[in-house]
Amino acid sequence: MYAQVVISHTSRALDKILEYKIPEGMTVHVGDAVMVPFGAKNKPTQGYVTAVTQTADFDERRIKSIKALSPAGRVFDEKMLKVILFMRSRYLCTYPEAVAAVVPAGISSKSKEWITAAGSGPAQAGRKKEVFERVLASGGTIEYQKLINFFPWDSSQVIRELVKEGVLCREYSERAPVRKKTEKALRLAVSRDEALEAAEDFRKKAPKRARALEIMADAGFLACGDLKKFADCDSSVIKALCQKGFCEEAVAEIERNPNTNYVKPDSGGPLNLEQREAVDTLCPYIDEKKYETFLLHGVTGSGKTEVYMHCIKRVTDMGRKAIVLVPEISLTPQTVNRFRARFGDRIAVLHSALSPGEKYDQWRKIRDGGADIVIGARSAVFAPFDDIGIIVLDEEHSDTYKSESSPRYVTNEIAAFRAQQNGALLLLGSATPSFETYYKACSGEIRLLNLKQRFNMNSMPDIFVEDMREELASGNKTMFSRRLYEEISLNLEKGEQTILFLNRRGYSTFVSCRECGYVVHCPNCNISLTYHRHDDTLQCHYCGHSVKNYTVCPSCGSKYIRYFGGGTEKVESEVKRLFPNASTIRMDIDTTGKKQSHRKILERFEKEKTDILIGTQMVTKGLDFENVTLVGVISADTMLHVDDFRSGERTFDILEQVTGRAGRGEKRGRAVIQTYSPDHEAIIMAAQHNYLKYYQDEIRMRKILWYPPFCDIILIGFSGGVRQDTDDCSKAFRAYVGKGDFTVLGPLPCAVSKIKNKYRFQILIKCSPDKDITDRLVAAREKCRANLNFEDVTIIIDKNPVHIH
DNA sequence: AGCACGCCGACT
DNA sequence: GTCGGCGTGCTC
Repeated sequence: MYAQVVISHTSRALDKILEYKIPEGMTVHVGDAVMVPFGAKNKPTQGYVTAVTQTADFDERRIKSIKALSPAGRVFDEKMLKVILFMRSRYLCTYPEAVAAVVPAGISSKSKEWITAAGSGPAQAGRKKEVFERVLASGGTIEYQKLINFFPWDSSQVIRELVKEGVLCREYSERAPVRKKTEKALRLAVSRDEALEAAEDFRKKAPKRARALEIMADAGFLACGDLKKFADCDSSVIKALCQKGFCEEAVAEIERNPNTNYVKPDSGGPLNLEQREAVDTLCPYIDEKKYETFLLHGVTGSGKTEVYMHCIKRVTDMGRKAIVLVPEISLTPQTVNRFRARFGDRIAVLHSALSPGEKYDQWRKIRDGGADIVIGARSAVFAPFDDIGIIVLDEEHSDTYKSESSPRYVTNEIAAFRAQQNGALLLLGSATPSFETYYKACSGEIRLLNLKQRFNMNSMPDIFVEDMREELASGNKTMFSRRLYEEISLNLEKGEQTILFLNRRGYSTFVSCRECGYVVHCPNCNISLTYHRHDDTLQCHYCGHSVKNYTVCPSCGSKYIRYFGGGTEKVESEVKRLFPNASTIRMDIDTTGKKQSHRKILERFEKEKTDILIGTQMVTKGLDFENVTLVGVISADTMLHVDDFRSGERTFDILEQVTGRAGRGEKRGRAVIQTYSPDHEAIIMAAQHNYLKYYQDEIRMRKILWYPPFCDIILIGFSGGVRQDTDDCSKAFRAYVGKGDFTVLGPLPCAVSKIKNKYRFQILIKCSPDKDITDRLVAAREKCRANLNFEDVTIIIDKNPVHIH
């Protein structure tokens, strides 16, 4: 018997399925993780079985055998294998890349190679002797890579010969991948009553022991760490309890559960009429296990989540599984706790802030039947369930659902694929659906459900659009319009809270010299640096490059270095200047860098009733604070004038989201939108909360200009260290693609033409959705790769890119 | 990617 | 002759 195996390998060149012999007595299934020898040195490598066959195509004499089953066990089933193959063909990635997307990170064991001295060593001086001496010098055993790196010349050949001569030995040691985690625990060794009695005896002389024993009597089994916390004691108390025979030490296998805090169960309130209707429409599809896609279009606060939860309940009652996908940013404890309150511990949570160990634990919990519901960001769409009843894609339009590294999958498509496989309901929810999705709903390809009322019956906030050109004309040089200034003052008086939104972090957008006009650029990227005041540095937001701020112009030596434009830091300092008594808190990547700090900021904002929260994109999603009655958008234009056909749609979406933060409680909310383009459709329509009208206008334009959903867009990106080669490669690719039923734009330099010292060019292809030009693209890519001049150039093919610049 | 093989120039 | 540098092609 033979197995077809995909190797866990990071090379684009190895896009192959390899065949291995299955040794006598070993049984393997599709999806099993196996250890196989690979390459000339038979390096132990993790692979994944994609098929088991009677015969092999590969040369019988050269075929190798599987070494062992990997402890990871079975990591995917036949259905998931189809997902893997679908991804490879649709997103043009390699087999290993496609497999890596569905298996948890850190599951593959990495092996290290070690070199050990065995014989007496070479007699005469020379390179062989040098290498041998080096091995002896490190105690007779050294890591292969360290040995190689020690010499400035290539020592691999010499090492090989020494191994052949038997002077050196090479072997691999497998470093275990992330494993189960255990911790010390205590088990009560006597009966509950005995323990309580003993606790009474301790009470006077040793109150800590008494308290600890009491807790143990109740718990029976508890992790030492927890006991220390609850009883406020240290390990001496634990030791004493064990010595006196009340407790004994034990080992607990702990799930690295990132959410261990207690939440009060909540069975949910009654549904309103609209929600009821939505649930009633959806249930028959769930009951009949029929694949169908619905778009749940509901304004912010209309209670979409409640509809999700009712459907999920229905699914889990049938014994089937549910996947809930949310944008990373809204995967806050608030959201997760709402689900935990309803569904208890049968929930697994997957998101990027988890450590590999935590991810692995959650993944295992899902695979081994410990969870019915998965809630997570993009990659949770690969949750290893085998009987899915529903997949919910909340905030369906969010661009975080597009993977930005290979495989560049669109979560929506994977969700549809899996829903179809499982006979599951695919439920897309959004207040501002992407126009592509809404178009499908209008054309009947998917079904549409509306939630028009805000759940607590309060209305969307009043919106004021302020023309910043007028402000400037009437002498207002601050970044706040008179209206916004007054509204903030009013809120401060009333003790109500305000959120200020700006889509840019840092202090300034660029730094320039008034004398000579010099603008400070990043040395690695073709982009100007942003001034960050808190540490007085200039930073590049693309590569992270950071320099100490200049006091004189590096070009002409003038002192007149000035900052232009504003980011969140600037807004904060302006607020402090204009409203010296207001308390402020800032939320952007710079202040939320550490794990949990995102949550802490929001907790502080709520508990301490901070007057003003200043933030980027991350304040737009899911925040639900009763006392926030005012939202100010400092500049709505930053997203509007990006050269991307979706910029209007995105502006509308963000304005709708952020203004929706105001007036979630009893009090009516207000929102002030500041702009230099008050006549732009997206802004006018957002001010009226008129999604439908804006959609209709925009979709007409899309049709005329031939943009999605009327065509498919494929972006081909080129990046390389040599500008000329990269440019040539893009032109060659263009020539190879040739002519056909499609439009080719470019190649052109990208908007940011250099990032991290790589020059960037791109080609944009528009083609009919019913025409598939994948083969042409793959052929063109292969031809470019075959050309040695383009060795250094990376080519990325991205179908349905979210950003086209 | 990482490694082996093999071809070719420089030096013993 | 022989050492070592680099181009080429394969991994089952």
